[in-house]
Amino acid sequence: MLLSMNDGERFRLTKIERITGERRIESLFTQGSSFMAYPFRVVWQIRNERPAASVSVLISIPKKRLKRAVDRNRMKRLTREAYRLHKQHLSGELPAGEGHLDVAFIYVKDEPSDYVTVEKGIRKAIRELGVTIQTTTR
RNA sequence: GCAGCAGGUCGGUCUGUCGCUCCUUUCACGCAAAGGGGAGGAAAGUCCGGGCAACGCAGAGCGCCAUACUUCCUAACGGGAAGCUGUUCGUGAGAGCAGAUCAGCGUAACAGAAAAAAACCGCUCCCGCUUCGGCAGGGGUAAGGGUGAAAAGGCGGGGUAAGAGCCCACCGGAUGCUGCAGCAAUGCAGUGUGCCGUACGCUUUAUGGGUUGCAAGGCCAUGUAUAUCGGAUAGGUAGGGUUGCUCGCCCGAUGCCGAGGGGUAGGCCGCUACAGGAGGAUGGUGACAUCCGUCCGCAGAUAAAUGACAGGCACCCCGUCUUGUACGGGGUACAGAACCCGGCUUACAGACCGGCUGCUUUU
RNA sequence: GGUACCUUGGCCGAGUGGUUAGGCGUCGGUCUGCAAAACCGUUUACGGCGGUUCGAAUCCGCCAGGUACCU
Repeated sequence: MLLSMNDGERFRLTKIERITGERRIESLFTQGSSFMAYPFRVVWQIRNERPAASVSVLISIPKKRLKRAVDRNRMKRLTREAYRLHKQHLSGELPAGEGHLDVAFIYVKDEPSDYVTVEKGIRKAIRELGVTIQTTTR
């Protein structure tokens, strides 16, 4: 997996690929579709305007489920790391040229998990998201 | 050696690969490259105190909140240091709590005669009656009346009709004066006053407190309100402002016409360099202060960076045996900055430092 | 990030230092052929840990959980 470095698609994840702004988040949660990929709930939406990145992501760890800031920070970092290492599978599924994808990963477990669990959840989520987009866009 | 008391310090580290964010430099200006910085002792709770910012502020009275032994430290504090007195706990090292007040007021369930004032039972005197057992009336008492968390300082003597600090000796406390020690709280000595229950609250005295908090507040572009100003309209009225109230003071109407340009979402500033840290010297019992031809530059994110994976080292625990510089397995806390500081409180695996106490052993 | 407040049985809710009201509900009984209604009885509480006090749901600290506002 480490040898895909040289084809231009590196495992990076910068600020541009994150969803910011109240209106955009509001639109995602009110009009987007969702499914479960334990320990995550995935919310996604295809938008018509085209910002810098083709896929934007939002990771949410609810304070209601994890009381301590340390746990929330760690789960967010693990989730981000897993997404960073697997996101190129998702951009391959996207129909080129038209619109872009907003995705939110919401942690729904009541206690922190280890990296293996998070990675499994993210891989499952990305696989399922790819299949769903393929079927809806045709 | 074991158990403990109070205080202080630290709280993993190295390598590789892949990342995140900020700053600087370079360039072919981008999702680039290079170099450098990147969580804590509590960053936490938001319990105090300040800085900073905006708004407010003629004056007077009342109210509200906080603090309360002494001296000192400090920018300030409800914090800290050193000490004083009492009390509770502990064998002890020590720890917790309390400590303005001359005067006044309230409360103290149940029990108990009574919760501080009197009354009641009882004791006792006088007078009258008497069936000589007592009874009625008028006084004097607080020694006894065993309950309670708490009962009118304790004990002995004198005194008396009976009694009582009513008087006296001794003891315990309170308080005034004098002397000595101390900056002081206070201590010691002498002397005067018979002044003598406890707890809590109200009250009172002194000191401090304007309100709101960086989501404060300012700017930009987009955009356009019942802010505000002027005109006509009329009564200094309704009402509003003035920290919670009162006085006082100030402003002052819907609707119409014209001018005018607020907030939300977005971006930028505020935003990280100062009561700064390390080291040394001097002064001080100490908190701390002063000084330096000294060294360091030490997070600034904004749907919110400071991470992930792999391997080693260090420390601890368990197991195995070939008892070792072995092998295998497991563990390494509490916890994540959001304007910044000083404290307090709470959470915390483990390690270290010197001091003190009790018990025990040896000499 | 900041500010204000709340916590009493299964639920609602009173209680300003002296044995925690009341209502709804649960369960049992009376009544009834059986049930409902009615009546009688019964069960279950002061968020946790300390302190002050003779005595704390109440007063004072610390902690936990929850709510609202700046939005």
